[in-house]
Amino acid sequence: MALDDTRRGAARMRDVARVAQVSTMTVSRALMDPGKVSPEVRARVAEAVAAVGYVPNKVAGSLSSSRSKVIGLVVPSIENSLFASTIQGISDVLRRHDHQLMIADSGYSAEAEEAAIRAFLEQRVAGLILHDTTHTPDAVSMIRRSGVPVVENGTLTPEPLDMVVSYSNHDASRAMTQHLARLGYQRIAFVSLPASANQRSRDRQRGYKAALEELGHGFDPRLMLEMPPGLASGAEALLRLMEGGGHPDAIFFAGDVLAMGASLECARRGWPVPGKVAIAAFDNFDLLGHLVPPVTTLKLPRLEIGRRSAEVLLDRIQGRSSAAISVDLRFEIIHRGST
Amino acid sequence: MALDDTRRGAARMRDVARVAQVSTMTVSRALMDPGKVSPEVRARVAEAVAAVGYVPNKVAGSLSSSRSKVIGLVVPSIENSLFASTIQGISDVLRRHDHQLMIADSGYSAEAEEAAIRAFLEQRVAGLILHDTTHTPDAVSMIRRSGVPVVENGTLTPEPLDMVVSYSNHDASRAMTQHLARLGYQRIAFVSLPASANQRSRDRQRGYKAALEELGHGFDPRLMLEMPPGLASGAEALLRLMEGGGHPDAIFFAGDVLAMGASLECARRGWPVPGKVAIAAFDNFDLLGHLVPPVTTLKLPRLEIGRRSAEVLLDRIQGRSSAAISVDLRFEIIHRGST
DNA sequence: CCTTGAAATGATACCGATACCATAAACGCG
DNA sequence: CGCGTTTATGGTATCGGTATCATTTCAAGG
Repeated sequence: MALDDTRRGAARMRDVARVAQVSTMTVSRALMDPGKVSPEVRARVAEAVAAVGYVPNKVAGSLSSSRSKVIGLVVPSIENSLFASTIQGISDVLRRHDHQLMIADSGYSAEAEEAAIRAFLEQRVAGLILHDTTHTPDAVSMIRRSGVPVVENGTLTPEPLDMVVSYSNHDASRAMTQHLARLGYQRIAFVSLPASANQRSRDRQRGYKAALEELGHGFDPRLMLEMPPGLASGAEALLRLMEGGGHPDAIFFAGDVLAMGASLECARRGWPVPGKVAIAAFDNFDLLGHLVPPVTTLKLPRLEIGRRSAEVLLDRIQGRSSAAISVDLRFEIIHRGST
Repeated sequence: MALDDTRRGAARMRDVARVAQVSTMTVSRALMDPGKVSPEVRARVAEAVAAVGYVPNKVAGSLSSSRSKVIGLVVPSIENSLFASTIQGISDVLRRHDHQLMIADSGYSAEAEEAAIRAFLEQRVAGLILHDTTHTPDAVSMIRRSGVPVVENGTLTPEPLDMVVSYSNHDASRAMTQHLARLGYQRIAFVSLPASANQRSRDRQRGYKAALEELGHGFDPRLMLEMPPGLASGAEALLRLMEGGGHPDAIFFAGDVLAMGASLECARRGWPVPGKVAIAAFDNFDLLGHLVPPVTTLKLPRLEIGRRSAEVLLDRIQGRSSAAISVDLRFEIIHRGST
């Protein structure tokens, strides 16, 4: 196909160059680094761009420069609103820095995560953000070989791939357990998501046990439960604990919307909270503050995790840092009527 | 840089070709269309791929083939869990078809949407999914010129850019209003998000008014309110309506978590629902079914919108369809104790 | 006035794949 | 057995930009 004004399809830089009567290099400079081009030419190029409706082809640009402005993110679930704040934080920072975000969800499976990582590396992303901290060996070696910078988010893992931005699930869980003890509760039950395939849940369980030990409370297995996520699940956990032999006076629900389900179940049954049993939650959903009574919970830096992850990643990509840093963000306890 | 085994960085197809002792074309075929390559060669290539740790470069592939497997999605807000189900639906279908998802959020601004669309077109996405249905003129002309297929999601708009997959906000709103009337409520109030910049809210308001008219109920401006999103906002709307002169016996909250906020406020004040006032909601958050009393609401096909959007887009991209179709998905009313 | 160097611009190779066409070998069949 | 056809493979141009180096121009300095 020869140089031809009537060519169908998107205008190329060549077309802009012809209209502006300069070379493509000059067009490229005018767009990428306007300071390197004289004001008159810059204006001619701008005019030509508008005239032909030029939309730069970043695919060609990335190939040529072997640079990319795309970041890949893998979360366990897109639908789970817990991750939404983090994604929003990432998105905000990336937009400000003119980068794009690709998202995949792993459905909590390391194999699906590996597939997503592979797809991202095939797209030659400039960086990766992974919520999970456990990966398949193949995923790890692919990432290592690619040399792409990575941020992990899920928990402060002792053996990170590269960079970590998170809070300590262990410390948060321990802090809440201690808080409940300080309030005078003696038999503190603990409900989490299944720990088998999930480092976050394991860390939270460890934090709970660490607190009990420091407090001199013995560990009673009747007071510890693992439940699948969901509101109904929280209600069921409540009933099982109250009807089991453990006689808890407080229950710490360390995951998902379990605490909400339990609180609503108490409301349905007319059980006074904390009169019959105190309830504490892990994640700071707005709703928890509006329930009757409002629920004591942890305030976790979800949005901040997203922001900082994007920031440290961009710092690395843009050569402003090279360290395999680990950022430990803070959590707070929000004390409310339920405890 | 000459052909050199010790070259740093990712292996290229050329390296695989050398190790497998075939041409790059054969490697390309072995990976893209294995049937076209003899079994022995296919095996040699597979071995070579593993040996050099080859990760195909889709950037180069896209440039060369002028095809891309990336879909761009623009939502008003990533954090808002309403959109999360739709995103999940899109993601599920794309993953099954080996496509990638790029996400941007517009923060409810048409200008930011335009910027996101431009960025996606620069990345030469294969298709676009836009939640909003109102766009800047520049955005529209860019999309038109690019020839990229588009799906709009927000509402069944009468003048779509291309394809639409949604439900009728107007009909859903009318149906719920009629439902409340059928239950015997006489003074049905309506609360929505601000309609000024939002076609969805406008459609819902129109549906409410249409129902009133069909029912022969007069329209009382004291019974209609616009509120910003949020739980607190729902509570405030409730109080304003109950203390205003309109004396509603039912309130239909047509947006976000307003109904939840109102329901929780009733619980806090000990107001019986529906004894003092009935409450109906628009979106089917699970929580609504767990409140006391559980809240009547619409069941909207959020996940299905995502799935179908991705499907019709892929159909078009892969040449299985060419029509500018409009898919009208169904909603249902979930009748519960609050009305 | 000539030298030196910075600033502005262009020519050309190249990024890493795929498209297209050519070629060689294997195959089918009257 | 000969010839057309299919199957397997390779050579080379090309996708649309950017990197690199060369060239030109012009101002400043000795």
